[in-house]
Amino acid sequence: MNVAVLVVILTVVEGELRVLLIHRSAEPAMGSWALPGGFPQARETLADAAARKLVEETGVSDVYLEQLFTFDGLDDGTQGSVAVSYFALVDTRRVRLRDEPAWEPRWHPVQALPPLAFNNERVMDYAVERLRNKLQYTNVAYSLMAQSFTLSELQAVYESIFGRRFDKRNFRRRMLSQGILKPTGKTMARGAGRPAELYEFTSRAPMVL
Amino acid sequence: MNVAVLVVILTVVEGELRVLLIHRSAEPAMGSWALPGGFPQARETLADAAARKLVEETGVSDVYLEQLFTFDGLDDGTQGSVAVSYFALVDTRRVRLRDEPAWEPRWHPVQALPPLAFNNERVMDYAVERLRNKLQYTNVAYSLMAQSFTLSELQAVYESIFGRRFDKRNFRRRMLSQGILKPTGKTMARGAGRPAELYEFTSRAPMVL
DNA sequence: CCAAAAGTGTTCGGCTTACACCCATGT
DNA sequence: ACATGGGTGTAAGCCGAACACTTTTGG
Repeated sequence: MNVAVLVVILTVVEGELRVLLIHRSAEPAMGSWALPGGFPQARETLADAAARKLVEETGVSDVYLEQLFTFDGLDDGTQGSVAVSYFALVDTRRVRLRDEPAWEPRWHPVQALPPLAFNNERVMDYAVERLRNKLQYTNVAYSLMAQSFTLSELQAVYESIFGRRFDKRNFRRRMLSQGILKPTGKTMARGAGRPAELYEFTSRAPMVL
Repeated sequence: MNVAVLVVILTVVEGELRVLLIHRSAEPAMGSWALPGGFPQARETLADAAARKLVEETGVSDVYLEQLFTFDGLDDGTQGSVAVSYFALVDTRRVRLRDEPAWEPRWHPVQALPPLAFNNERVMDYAVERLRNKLQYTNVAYSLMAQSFTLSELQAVYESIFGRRFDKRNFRRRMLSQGILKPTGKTMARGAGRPAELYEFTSRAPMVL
C-alpha cells in the first residue's frame, strides 16, 4: 500500500492567510492545483519526509510542523493510497519558493482557493481548524513571525487567521498572561506614531502539551 | 510501505478504565502484550479496517470509533511500517471476546498495564488523553453506557476515566446543560435508597464538531 | 425508624468581553 | 499643532468549583 505525505504550508502575507499550492502539469488531475506532497524515501520517517518536502518547497526548516490526519481514498475512492497530512507555518520573509516553472508553486489566499485536486479541500479545512485551535493556547505563531515583533503585528497575524478583529487591550492581556512572550526592551519606530515595544517568544520551540 | 491499523479498544468495568490487549505467541515480540491490529484488505478503507478489527475482537459494531494518530517506527525504528491508530469505546455488557486461546484477548486496567510490544504505550497515552478531552464536550460516552442509565452510573464512568471524583451537583449541571441527555421518565430502584431517574443520550451517533 | 442512594441551590473567584482615553513620535 | 499608531484600566456577565441538607425508598 502506498503511503504519501501531504504538507499544508501556511503563511500570513498582506493580511491574508495563504497556502502554498502547486500546479499539476501532468495526469492525474492535470491542470488543477494541489497541496505539495511526496513519498517517504527509504529509512525516512514520515515527519522527516514532511520536513524534507517543506525544505524543498520553501527552503525553511526550523518551523512548526505537526501531523494532522491520515486520509485514504483522497484519490477519489480508488483506494490503495494513504496520505498522512502535516501542517507547517512559515514566515514568508524567510521563504524562497522553489523555482520549478512546471509546477508554478504559489501562495493562494485560503479564503479564495481554486478547485483542488484529490479532495485536498478536506485537508485544508482540517488544517485551518487545527491552526486556529493551536493559536489559542500555544506559541505556534512564533513560526509566522520575525524574531522580534510588536504586539500590533502579532495581533494583525491573529486577525488574518481568524478572519475577524480583536480588541487591542484584551488581545494584549491574553498574550502577555500566557507567559509565552517577553519584552526585548527595544522599540521600533514606524513612520509617524509612538514607537512600539518589541517582543520575542520566550521559546521558539514547539510547545508540547 | 506497509500500512497497519491499530485499535485501542477501551471500556469501563468495575470502576476501572480497561483496554483490550492480545498476547503475542509468536515473534516478533513473543510473550508480550499488544494492541489488536492488522492490515487493511484490498478495497477496504482504513476506518473500515479498524471497524472490522473491532468486530472481530468484540462482536460490537455501532460504537464510537475515531482516528487517533499515525505512528511510524513503532516496530523499533526499523522503519518500513506505518501504523494508523484508532480508538473505540465499548460497553462490556455487549461484548463477547473472541475465543482465540492463542492470543488470550483480555481486558487490562489502564492504570496497571503489562509491558507492551512495539512501543504501544505511546499509543495508549495518546488514546487516554483524547478520550478525556472528548468526554468534556461531546456525547462519546454513549458508547460506554447501556441504552438508558442513571446519572450516578454516568458519573461513575466519568470518574473511572479521569481517575478522580466529581461533585455530584456540578456533574449533573454540566451534563444536563449540554443538552446531550434526555430523561426517559422511568426510574430504576436498586435495593435500598431512592429510585433514580433514567436518562438516555439524545443522540447515539458520534457528534461532529 | 434507620440506612442507603437520589436529588437539589447558592456563593465565590477567575476569566472573558466590552468599552474610551492618553502617550510618544513624525511631519 | 495635528496626525498616526502605541499603550493602558475597569465594570459586567459567564463559568467552574466548593459546599450540606432534604427526599424517597428498602429493610
